[in-house]
Amino acid sequence: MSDIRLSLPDGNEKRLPAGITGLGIAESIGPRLAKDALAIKLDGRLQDLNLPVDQDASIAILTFDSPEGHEVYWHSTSHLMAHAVKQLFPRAKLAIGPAIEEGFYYDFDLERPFTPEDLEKIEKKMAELAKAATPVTRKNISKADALAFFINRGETYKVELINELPDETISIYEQADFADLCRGPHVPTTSKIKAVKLLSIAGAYWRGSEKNKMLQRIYGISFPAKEKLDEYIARLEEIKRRDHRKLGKDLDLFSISEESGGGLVLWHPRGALIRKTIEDFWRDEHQKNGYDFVYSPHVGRASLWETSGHLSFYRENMYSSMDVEGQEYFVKPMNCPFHIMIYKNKLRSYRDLPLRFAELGTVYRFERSGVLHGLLRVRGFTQDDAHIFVAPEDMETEVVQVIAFVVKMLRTFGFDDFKAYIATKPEKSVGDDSKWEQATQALKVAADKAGLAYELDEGGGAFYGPKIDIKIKDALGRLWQCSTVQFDFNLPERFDMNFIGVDNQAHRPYVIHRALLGSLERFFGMLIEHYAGAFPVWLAPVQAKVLSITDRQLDYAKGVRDKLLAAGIRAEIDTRSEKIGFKIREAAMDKVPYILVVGDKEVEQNAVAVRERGGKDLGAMPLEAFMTGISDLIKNKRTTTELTRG
RNA sequence: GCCACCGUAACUCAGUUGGUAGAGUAGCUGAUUUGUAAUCAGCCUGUCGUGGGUUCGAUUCCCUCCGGUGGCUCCA
Repeated sequence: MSDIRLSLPDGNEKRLPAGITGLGIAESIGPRLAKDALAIKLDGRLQDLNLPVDQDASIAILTFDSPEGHEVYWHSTSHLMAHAVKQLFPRAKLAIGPAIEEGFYYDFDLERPFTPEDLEKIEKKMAELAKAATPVTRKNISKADALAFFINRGETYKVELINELPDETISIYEQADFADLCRGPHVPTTSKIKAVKLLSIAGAYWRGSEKNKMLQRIYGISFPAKEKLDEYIARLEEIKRRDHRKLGKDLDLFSISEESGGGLVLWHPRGALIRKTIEDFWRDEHQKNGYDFVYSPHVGRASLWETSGHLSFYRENMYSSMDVEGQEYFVKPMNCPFHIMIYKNKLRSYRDLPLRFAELGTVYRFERSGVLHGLLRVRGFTQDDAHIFVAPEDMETEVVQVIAFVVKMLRTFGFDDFKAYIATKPEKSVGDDSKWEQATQALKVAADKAGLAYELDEGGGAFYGPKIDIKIKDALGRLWQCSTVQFDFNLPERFDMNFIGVDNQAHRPYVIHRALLGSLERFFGMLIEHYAGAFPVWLAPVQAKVLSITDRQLDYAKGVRDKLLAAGIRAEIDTRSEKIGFKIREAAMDKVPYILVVGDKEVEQNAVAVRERGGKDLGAMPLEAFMTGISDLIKNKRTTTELTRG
């Protein structure tokens, strides 16, 4: 048999006999690689390790250390789980079981609900099946054979899927008596699956449509090494520890009361103080960036929402109407129509543009009870909204400015890692192609100029215009969507908006919707989780807490507190007759950035003993020095608690 | 809304052949005057989410509704 030439990722070339398997190739490179190998990539196409390679190709051996490796591994684990489920619950019907971003799931149709105990049993069975090192093999069969095969097994969901496949040859994967319809690739043997944890059971509609039957979905995760799984589980615990709902309660930031209504946030004094600090900063920055502030009502006449199109396109998210002297009114789900009303209140000239109307506008949207989630998904929220009315020729300059503004704002809150998504024209849309092209291009240019890497979401735009969404990466590497900048070709038409151009003719302005933080509720929730409740000094509701050691320092401690307050530093005092360790414990649990202990020594030296958040004892320093240091951090919105001394 | 699980004191949670409830924390009172993450003692705390059913008797078993959690769909 003749040799084939394989080029490796490192640029080297290897000659091997044609027909060698992917595993064989991996072995020829090294035993370690062969052990870690999950699949092989041939000219960019993934293939099973136990299949032959017949032609010259550029190859790469896929291991767990890549997103594609994760996918193969998790997908194979989902098969293993389905295998185990079929053994334990032969009546369960298979639906689908893909790999997802973190782990995998498989949907089953089974009369009796799965219980947490079932998960343990399934995990055990999976370990058994993995240990048995059953080979996983691919079989290509005709569509007719595949149909017969799955009909015979009573796998009606698979039959439905096969019927919709265009190909005449169908691939199925088998491991022992288990078989699944699958494109592959898969690991060559079940023994590759080492450490598995089944995480949760959830309902999921067949094919995601609520018209279909509700199936049972089991989520899980797996890793080639137990340590990796342990790390993952530790991460889940960390996520739980940072949960903004828990921290919101512990730190007394906000609550949501059953009595006043789900999805409606009650901001407690400390949370409200943080919000106010964010808002003050937000307003200052908007003023500097040429925005005008506006305020608009919470309700508006039906005719307004008819003109805007909300009643035809957004009604399912709006609360039912109220009757005002025979006129129908609606609570606002968005601010834009009001801002447009302000624009239209007088004739605008090209000299007025761009006009930037900004409002912390509270909107209400109907969300189904099942989707509400702490601060992240609510029914009433305040958008840091603005609408920019701009002449077409200035659009690009404007977008560049907006994106730069977004980035600056987010960086101040301590986020440096962003991911941008530009969504382009969907199938159903308004506005001609040239407009879309121009606006999409402007978004790309703006992202480039701001140094933002972006991905294109082809066809993902709203029907009224393209948009860019910016996601923030938090301390745990999770992505959160906050900022959005959207073009709107629809509203200017609907409201017949105009401005008078240099040519003394009426022209249509562009409307750009934009939110930097998204909603104050969601942003706050995200901030809580990002900082695990330990906010930067400028945001912390209490910035310094003065603790007296005995009653002898009472007056001095009060004096310190008053001086701090006078300097604009949010300070509190604890003069209870408790031991210092106790008071420190409480202040530390409140995540106060600085604890100032005052005893006889400090009184004598006009000093404070500073304990930084995290437990670092800085010892005694003159009160003035502390105040200078903390004021500097606050003024510059630093995210560190490290005082610059001197 | 749908599926699963859950709902006991302000908070975290115990409470099995069905006999009207308990711990820690917090709170309050008092003692203690304390040097870097829990001083001690005493006191208080409940329509056992709601409504109904079964039963002599229900926190416990059954049903309804409300709310929460994890998902599905959607999204700031």
